Amino acid sequence: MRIATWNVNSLKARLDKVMWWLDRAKPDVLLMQETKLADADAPVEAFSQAGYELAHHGEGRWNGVAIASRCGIRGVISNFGEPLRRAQSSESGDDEPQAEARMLAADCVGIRIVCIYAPNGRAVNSPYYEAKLLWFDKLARWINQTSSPQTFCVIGGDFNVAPQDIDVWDPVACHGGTHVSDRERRAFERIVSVGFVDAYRAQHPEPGRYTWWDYRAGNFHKNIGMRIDHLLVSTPLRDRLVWSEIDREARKGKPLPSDHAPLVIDIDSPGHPFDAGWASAESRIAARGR
DNA sequence: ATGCCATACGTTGTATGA
Repeated sequence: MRIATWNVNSLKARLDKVMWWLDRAKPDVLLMQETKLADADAPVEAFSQAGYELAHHGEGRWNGVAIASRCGIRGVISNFGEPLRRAQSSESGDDEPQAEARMLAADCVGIRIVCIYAPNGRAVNSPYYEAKLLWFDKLARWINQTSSPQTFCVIGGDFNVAPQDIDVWDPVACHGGTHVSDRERRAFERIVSVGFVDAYRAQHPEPGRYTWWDYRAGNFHKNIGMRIDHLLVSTPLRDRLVWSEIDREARKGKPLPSDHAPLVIDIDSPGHPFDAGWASAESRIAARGR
């Protein structure tokens, strides 16, 4: 079984690219973030043509999460099971993330899939940063309440946290910014410590592997990036994890790419014949980056 | 080489991203 996550940076703008990638990677389940669509505008038909059911949770202009599955979608829950409500006040920003479409869960062939798009945080110690940490508290509580360590569960998406220094291009340059602060890293580890494994890191100990690169200044081709998108697998799935990769090809070329690349894991068996090609391409990139 | 920002909303600019 192949599960992938991808911050698509607008599913409307990226639809052709996403369709291309579904054919390329053939994931059984794809978690998407930043669809930037209202539910009424979700491209259900395009996914159906490609053989996928689509569950979408969005507000419109910002955020938005979705799960596409070609092996069924049941038990869909959005926004931690609460109604999506607008914030009472946007003065502080503190309560904004609770009103934003950042969480969607569904059952796909016996695996609980949780798709998340964590708040950005903007600047350390800003109200948005505090709100980001509160959002992680909410996620941790929800995970604790709704799953046990023995369930088959994958929590994936854009966490907007680089868990360790090896997950950023330059820890010194990043120091003091969001995504790398101690409190954000503790929030990430708290989720993991419930009984999950960072699937990519479990397969790849090496530094220099990222899922996001700024559009500006040629950062992608200089490999100036961060590993902030993750797939966390529950303990019962850990030993069934056979392969994981970040598909840099999807960050290139035309039509215009997202600033994030898809992250892929295979459970039980490797997915597709061209996996060997991915592996060799990644080896060349890693060699050049060091 | 994969190349110097892109998205939505809206209108000649603003908010957001990480």
